Amino acid sequence: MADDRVEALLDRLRVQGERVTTARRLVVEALAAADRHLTAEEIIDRMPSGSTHRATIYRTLEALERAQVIEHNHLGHGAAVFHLAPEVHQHLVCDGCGAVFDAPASLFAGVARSLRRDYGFVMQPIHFAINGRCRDCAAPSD
Amino acid sequence: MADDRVEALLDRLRVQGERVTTARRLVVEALAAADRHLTAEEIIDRMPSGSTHRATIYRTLEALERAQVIEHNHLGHGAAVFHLAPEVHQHLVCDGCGAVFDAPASLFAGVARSLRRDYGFVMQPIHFAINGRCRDCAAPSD
DNA sequence: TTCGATGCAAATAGTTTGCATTCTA
DNA sequence: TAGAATGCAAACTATTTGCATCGAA
Repeated sequence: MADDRVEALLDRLRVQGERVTTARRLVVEALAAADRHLTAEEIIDRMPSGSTHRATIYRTLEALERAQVIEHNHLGHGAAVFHLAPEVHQHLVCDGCGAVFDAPASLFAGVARSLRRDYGFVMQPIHFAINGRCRDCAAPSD
Repeated sequence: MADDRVEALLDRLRVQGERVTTARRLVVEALAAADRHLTAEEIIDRMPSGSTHRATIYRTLEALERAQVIEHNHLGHGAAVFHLAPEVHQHLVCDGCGAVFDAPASLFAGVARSLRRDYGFVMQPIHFAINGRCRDCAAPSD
């Protein structure tokens, strides 16, 4: 069950000497239960009402990221989105309809190699989205 | 001279029926004079003191982008950066020292092809930065 | 029991908006 | 001179910080 996954992730905190608190558990559970990436605001909305302060959510997200339990990305101009680690993938955001697609990070292997060879630049698992137009929005409107 | 470039860019406003105002001219001149991309704040700093209000700068940047005179990108968590169009290039940001490098957009031709073929996703000239570590920061510290 | 985590309040950065006024075309 | 652009004030979104209190280990 999903509980196992949550426990495994919380263990990452423990082995690093980080404390496992109610807030941290709730945030990880919210992300585990979500079928998509969530903004800090959306995570707050998923807490038992009034249980966790906004500032705490942000500090919790910071701690979870430090412990590599979660990751965050930027899909657009607004808030960052968070998801459980370690799904390394690239986000594709459609400028037309706003849909978000995931693509395997391996797609960038060639680029990563070129960047390293030509610029000495070591590319990280991708933090910002690639934007463009999805199949439907790219199709000529009829 | 650079003046020609500024005039050519302002013409793009004219042909689109957009007005050429003092604020718009000043912003384009500031970007033309800059040797790097500038944030809105940095552009404000380059205006003759007190000549242009912050809100006007933002609205001006919006208008200039609409007219394809400028473009903006996101290099990190902070403010967006603006530069004159149409230099289509990819930004590489070093997580170590924060340095920003430009790489030709052609680097992404292969990825763009794959995305289109496999996902029907038409990639746009890149709006968000790729992060990683530059040659110096990637080298093992001695 | 102790130090890290939390709650609260307040500040901050970056940007946007409503409305009266000014200026370009 | 009409409608778009500007200035100003104020709001807004996303996030961070200082400090007193609470709670996990």
